[in-house]
Parts: sequence; structure tokens; C-alpha cells
Amino acid sequence: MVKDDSFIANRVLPRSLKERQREERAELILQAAETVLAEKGYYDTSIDEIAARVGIAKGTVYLHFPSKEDLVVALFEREMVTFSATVEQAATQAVSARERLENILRQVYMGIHGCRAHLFLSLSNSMEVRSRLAEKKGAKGDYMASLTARIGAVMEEGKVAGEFDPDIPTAVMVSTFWGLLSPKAYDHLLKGAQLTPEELVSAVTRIYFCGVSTHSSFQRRAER
Amino acid sequence: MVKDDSFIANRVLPRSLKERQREERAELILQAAETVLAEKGYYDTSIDEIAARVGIAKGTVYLHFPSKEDLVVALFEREMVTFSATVEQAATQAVSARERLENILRQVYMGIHGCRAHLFLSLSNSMEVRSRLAEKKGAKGDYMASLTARIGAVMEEGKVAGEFDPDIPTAVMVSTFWGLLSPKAYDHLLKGAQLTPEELVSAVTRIYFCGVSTHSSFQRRAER
Amino acid sequence: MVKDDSFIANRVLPRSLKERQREERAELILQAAETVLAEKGYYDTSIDEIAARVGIAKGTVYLHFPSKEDLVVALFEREMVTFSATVEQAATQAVSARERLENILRQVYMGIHGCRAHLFLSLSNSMEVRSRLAEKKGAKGDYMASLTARIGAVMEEGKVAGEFDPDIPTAVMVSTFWGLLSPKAYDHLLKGAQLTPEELVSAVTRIYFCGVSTHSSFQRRAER
Amino acid sequence: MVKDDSFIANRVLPRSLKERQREERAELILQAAETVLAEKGYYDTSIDEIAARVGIAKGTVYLHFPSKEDLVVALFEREMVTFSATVEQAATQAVSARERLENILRQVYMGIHGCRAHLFLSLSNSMEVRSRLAEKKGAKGDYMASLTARIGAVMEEGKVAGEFDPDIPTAVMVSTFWGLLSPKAYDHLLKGAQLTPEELVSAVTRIYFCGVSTHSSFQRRAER
DNA sequence: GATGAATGAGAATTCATTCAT
DNA sequence: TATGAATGAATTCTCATTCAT
Repeated sequence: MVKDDSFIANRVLPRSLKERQREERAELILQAAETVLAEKGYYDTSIDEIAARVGIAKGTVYLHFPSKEDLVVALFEREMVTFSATVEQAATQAVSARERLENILRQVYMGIHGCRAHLFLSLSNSMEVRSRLAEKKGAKGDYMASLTARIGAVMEEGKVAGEFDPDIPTAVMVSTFWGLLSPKAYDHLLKGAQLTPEELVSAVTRIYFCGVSTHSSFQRRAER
Repeated sequence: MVKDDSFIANRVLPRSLKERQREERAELILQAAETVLAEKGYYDTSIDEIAARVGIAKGTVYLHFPSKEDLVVALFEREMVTFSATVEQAATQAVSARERLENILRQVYMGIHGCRAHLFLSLSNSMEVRSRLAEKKGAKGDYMASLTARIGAVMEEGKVAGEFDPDIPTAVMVSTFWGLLSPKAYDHLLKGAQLTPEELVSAVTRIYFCGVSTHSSFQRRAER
Repeated sequence: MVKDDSFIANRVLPRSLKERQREERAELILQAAETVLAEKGYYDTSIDEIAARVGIAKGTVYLHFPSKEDLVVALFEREMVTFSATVEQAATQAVSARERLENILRQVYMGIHGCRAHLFLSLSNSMEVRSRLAEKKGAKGDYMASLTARIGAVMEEGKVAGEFDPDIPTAVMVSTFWGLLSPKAYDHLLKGAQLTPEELVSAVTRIYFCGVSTHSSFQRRAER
Repeated sequence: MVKDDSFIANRVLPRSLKERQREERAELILQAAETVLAEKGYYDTSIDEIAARVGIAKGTVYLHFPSKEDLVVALFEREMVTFSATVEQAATQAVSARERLENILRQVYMGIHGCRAHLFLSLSNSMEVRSRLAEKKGAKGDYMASLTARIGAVMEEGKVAGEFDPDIPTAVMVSTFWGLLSPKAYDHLLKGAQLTPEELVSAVTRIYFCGVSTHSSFQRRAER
């Protein structure tokens, strides 16, 4: 019967509607938080300002996130999930280890998630926030660890496949790779306007995989 | 007149003594600030704690630095000067561009100024402090710019000398090089205990100059 | 017309149904409020929690009580009415003034209304609530005054009947009697587990009427 | 030498001067807190208001007491110490147990510490504050316990000496005695203006020791 | 009527900065 | 000059109350 149907609809849909609305609100808050956080950093970002940007009252923020810390943790986790997905996808699609890593770089530098990954990396760099969030949930550490492990695995595969120099410790390869994703380079990209993203990725990968040196296959002493 | 004489004496000789004492005091404060800042970050460091570490009163700090920000700016500049000297020295001593850069890396990772350079780099990375300091004085930016320029010059020289690939934009080379100095890698050094500083520098330079790829002289398409 | 009839029906019969339901609802809220208030005190009791205990929404509470204060005033008045009834009943049933007062004590300490009276007395003792409620309505004061007057009347009757010492000011007798009803003693009752309610009442009445001092061995009927 | 003396004086006295000033400040804050607390209760008393009453800034309060709770605990302890001393003194001076208890009553009702003891008793009655402070330091509980024990001891002595009825449980005697100290009666004292403190103490002791009942005309020395 | 999301005034607490001594 | 007590703006968080659905 129609009535029954609508009843079911009313039962099922509105519930998810409320949910949807709730999540949309939370998303708006997260977005505002993202912006302000990226602009001012953790300590100079006040809940008041986040609320003002969303156009809601202070208290409403607390309806969605129990504390400022939780808000940032949530933000961080959201970025982390996105970033993980990016890495995972990139790491799966390509054949060679190098191509996979290049994909990741490209995604981070150019992809839609570029700015998000950016903030995420900034946050994870921040000494100040790190310790604070560390207390909160082990979640972050877990995510980070698994991400690092994932990239490390790609490195190892590359070594096994003969693509990468097995003499370089994987840990160093991973660390250095993380360094390439740093916000630093990003700012001198469009802002300096001297380079297109493509050129940047191209140059960076060139350096990472082949080094900056010109080589007629030489240089083998490693230096103390 | 006696009074005048003593006045002059007080004016001339003790003046430089006072000056010296004053500077020593300032230096003590900077050192304490350095320690605490490295430990806790900008916002979790209070003037109170810095003063306590020096063993002076809060107010005395303000006799030397007009504000917390100014203190950090001063600290930053001091680190910057030290770092600049390190770079300058390294850049002059060696012959090849590569060796010069390697020297810098080695200094940063191992030298006495390691921890200082470290803090300095942390600060310069910190979103939070960056914006704050940016407002204060252009000094920082100037120093940074000149440092970057100095390293850029080395890069260019390397290119001219045929050491470095002239196709890679110097800006990217510099950015990437900065990335290598990031605190990130440092923490996985002794703390993970898996690597000695020497091994780390060795591996990092290996990557930067020769890339992670094994090469029988190939790979020339650069991607995208 | 049908419409009119149903209208009248809706006007007359369901009205009282609605009323009844409404009052039941209010009663449920009062009961929940009673519990939480007794548990946590005025300030640590939130409307949210009361609503949650009843299983209704926060807003619904406000359909019945215009404010938290009003809710507590209503609660207070309800307790007061109950308490008044207890006093009234006790004061009427017995012959001697002493027996009437003993009845009251016994009711308060043991009767069904024990816990209610308890809360009521707690509330009336609470400095915090007192001032708040004082502003609200004189109602409380009136009730209290009439209660005090009622007990005072019993005292006077006892004096007239030669039961009580006429030299003791009635006001002091009443005050002291109120003191016996204080929550203090109640907590050292079962919680300390050293005394049964009966023993407590017995001892307390013994003290109030005969004093703690030994005297030439008389008065030995006293308590139950 | 005079100079030396003054030097010593400067060395010794100023230190205690600072201390004295500090304590005076703390005392002023405690006094203000006492007033406001007695007036409005714990929750309706804001640090802001206390500070305003003293004529200092909010932050200054925190220079002396790390938190609102600590302030109240300190206040409580101060009252408690005073009260303990009163009890101790009263309990020691007199010969008979009865006289000792009467002394306590008299001190509480009339003495300089009357109002203080008053607040202290109010606070210790307040459900709301009790639990909060209980968490803070066991100090309060200890004080209370020892006070109760002290009074209990007097009761026991009275029983042994044949002054008090040994059939009445000491715990009940103590509880009831506490009840006599309640703020309740105090308010109907001067405010109602119908009774002098002396009369009040007289009547109350009369009741406590001899009961309200008339009995074959005995006991007529009782109260001072 | 019922709901519960949204509000925002208000409270505790911190800390850079000032200034009288 | 050195001190450190005092200040008060700013921040996080709570919760009674309102109101659109």
C-alpha cells in the first residue's frame, strides 16, 4: 500500500536525512577548521573563529566535536584517510615501484586532494600539535605507521625488482620521500609562479630517482 | 671634577662592561629559550619558564626582549646567522659543488650546530610561528632569501661545472635540498637507533645526487 | 453538526484526559528531577539528564515547567505538600503533643515519604537553592511559615497541657526540632549500618524530650 | 653597628614582610570568598565577583589559589582549624562533659568565630560542595572525622562519669549535637531579634541535656 | 504537542605584559 | 636594574533556553 510505503520511506529516509544533515554540518565545520588551521595554526585558531566562518554559534561546534582537540583529530583523520586512499590507489595501479611513487607524488602535488594532503602534512609536522594529538588517540600514530609501512613496502618491492639500489636503507628512502611531500616545495610552486605543477613533479621525481648529478655512471665512494 | 671623572669613567669603561654583561644575559635567555622551545614548541613555552631556567625574574626577560615574539625572532636570527655561517663555510671549503652540499648536510646532521640548526628548521617549518614572525620583521625573510640564494648559487656553479643536470630547475633543487634538512629524518636517526649519523648522511647524499634508482644509464623520459 | 459535537467532545471529555496525561507527564518529570537532584544537587543536575531519565526530549520539559528554577520550585512545593500532610496527619492522630511530634519524626525517618522529606529538607537547607527559590515565589516561604507555625502550635499545646517546659521559647523548640530532621543523622543511619531506623527514632526522641543527661531514673516509656 | 642591624633587619624582616603581605592578600580573598559564598553558595559565586569585592583582578586570585575549588578548600580548612581549636579549647577547659559541650555551643553561637563556624557548617552541609571537595583532599574528611571523634570522646567521658545516659548511642548523641550547631537556628536568632544569643544558648542546652519535657522539677542550674 | 539542534551568555583559567618597589 | 605581583584580554567549554520542524 502506498501509505505503508511512504511510512517505510518516512521511517528509513528521514533517519538518514538527519544523519546526512548532521554530517553535512560536521563537514562544514571541518572545512572551516581546515581553512583557519592552515592559515593560522592550531593555537591561533579559536573555536569562535571557526564557528564564525561557518556562520554558526560557538556551542554548535561542540555539538559535533566534544573539544577543540577532537575537532583537530577528526580533521586529521579525515585528511589521513583521504591521503591513505590516494597512496593506496597510486600504489596499486602502476606496475613498477617507481611509477607508483611517481603517482603518489603527482596526486599530492596536483590532485584534488592536494591542499588537503598539504594541511595534513603540515599538521603532522607541527611539533606543537603532534604531542597533543598523540595523547588523544593512538589512531593517528597507527595511520601514520601503516602509511609509512605501505610506502616502505613499495620501496622494498622496488629493490627486489632491481629498480632501486638495495644498498640504501629503506627507512632513509621513505623519510626522504616524505620530505618531497613537504609543504615547502608547494609554496614555491604556483606562488612563485615560476613552475607548473607538472614541471615540478617532473623535476622532483627526476631528482628522487636519478639524483641531481649528471652521470656517466660513476661516483661510487659513498662519503663518510 | 671628581664627579665628572667618575662620570666619564662610568660612561666609557663600565659601559662596555655593562654592555658585555647585558649581552651575556641576553645570550643566557636565548639559550634557555632555545631549550624550552625545542622541547615544547612556541605556545607551550611561557616566559615564566624561560626566566626560571635562566634563574631570573620574568620582568628581566622584558628588559632584553620587548616581547615573546621578539625573543623568538632574535633566537631565530641567531640560529640563522649560525646556520648561514655553516653554509658559507661549507660552501667555500670544498671544490666541487657536490662536496660543498655534502658538507652542509654533514654539518647539519652531525656538527655541533646540529641541534641548533634543527630547532631553527623546526621553527621555520612551524606554520604557527611563521605567520607570527612574518609580521614582525622582514629580517627573517631576508636571511632566508639570502640563504636560499647562497645555496642556489652553489647549485648553479655545479651546473656550470657540469656536475649537476642543468635541466632541473635550480629552485626545485634548492627546495628539495631544504627538504633533506627537515627534522623528520633526524628523528628516525638515533631514536630508531637503526642508523648512525654517518650512514644517514651517506644514504641521503647518495639519494640526492644519484637518485634511488639503480642505473645502467637509462631513464630519460621524465614522466608526464 | 458532527463537527460541533466532536468539537464539544474534544472540548469537554478529552480535555480532562489531556489534562490527566499532562499531569502524569509533569509527575514523571518531577520524579526524575527528584532522583537526580537528590543524587547530584541542583547545579550538577541538568535538564538534559532529567529529560533523559524520563525518556523525553529536553524541550518537552519546558512545556511543563517554564524554567529549571520553576521545576525545582514545583518539586519543592510538591514535597512540601506531602510533608505538610504528614505533619498534619501526625499532629492530629495522637493525643499528647509528644506523641504527635514523635509521629512526625517517625514518619520522616521511616515512612514512605522518608526519602522525599529528606530531599525536601536537603533542598531547604541548601544555601544555593534557597536564595534562588526565595526570589521566585513567596510560596515556599509561605509553606514553610505555615509548617513552622503548625509545629509551633503543637509545641504550645504541649506547654499548655503541661507536657513541655513553658520556659523554653517555642521558637527554639521548633528550631531544634527541625534540626532533628536534618539529613545529617539520616546518613549515619543505614550507611554506617550501626543503627536501625527504629533505634534511631527511639534515641532521637529520647534526647529531644528527656535530654541526654541521666536524671533520677524516671521517664521510661518514651519510644515505641 | 646600626647599619649592620638595619641590614639584618632588612634581611630578616622584609622577607617576612613579603610573606605577611602575601598572607594578608590571601586573607582578604578568603574573607571576600567567605562573604560571597555565605551569600550565594558555591555555584553562584564567581571568581570574578570575589575579585571585585577585594578590589583586585581575577588573575590575582589565581596567584593565591590555583583554582576555585582550592580556594574553597582553603576557606573550609581555615574555618575547620578555627572550629577545631574552639572545640578543643572548650573541651579542655571545663570539668564536666556537659559544661564542655555547653562551652562549644556558646562559642559557636556567640564567639567571634560564630559566623565563621557558621559558614563552615553550611559548607559541610551542602551536598553540592561536599562531593567536590571530597575529591580534592582527604584533609577535610580527616578534620571532620577527628572533630566528630573528639566530640564523641567527650560524650563517652560523660557516660563514664555518669553524666549522660549510656543507653543512648554515642553516634546519635554526636549527630544530634551537630544538628544544634546548624545555621538554621542562628538565622532566627538576631534576625528574628526575638532572642539574645545567651537566651538561645540557654534554651538549646536546656533542651539537649534535659529534654523539652517537664519532669518532676529538677535540674535547674544548667545554663550559665 | 514533541523534538533536539542551535544559541550565546557566562564561568574558569591562562599568560603575555606592565609597573611600583 | 631587577623583581614578581597584578592585570585583564582571550580562550575553552557548559548548559539553560528557544524555536523551526
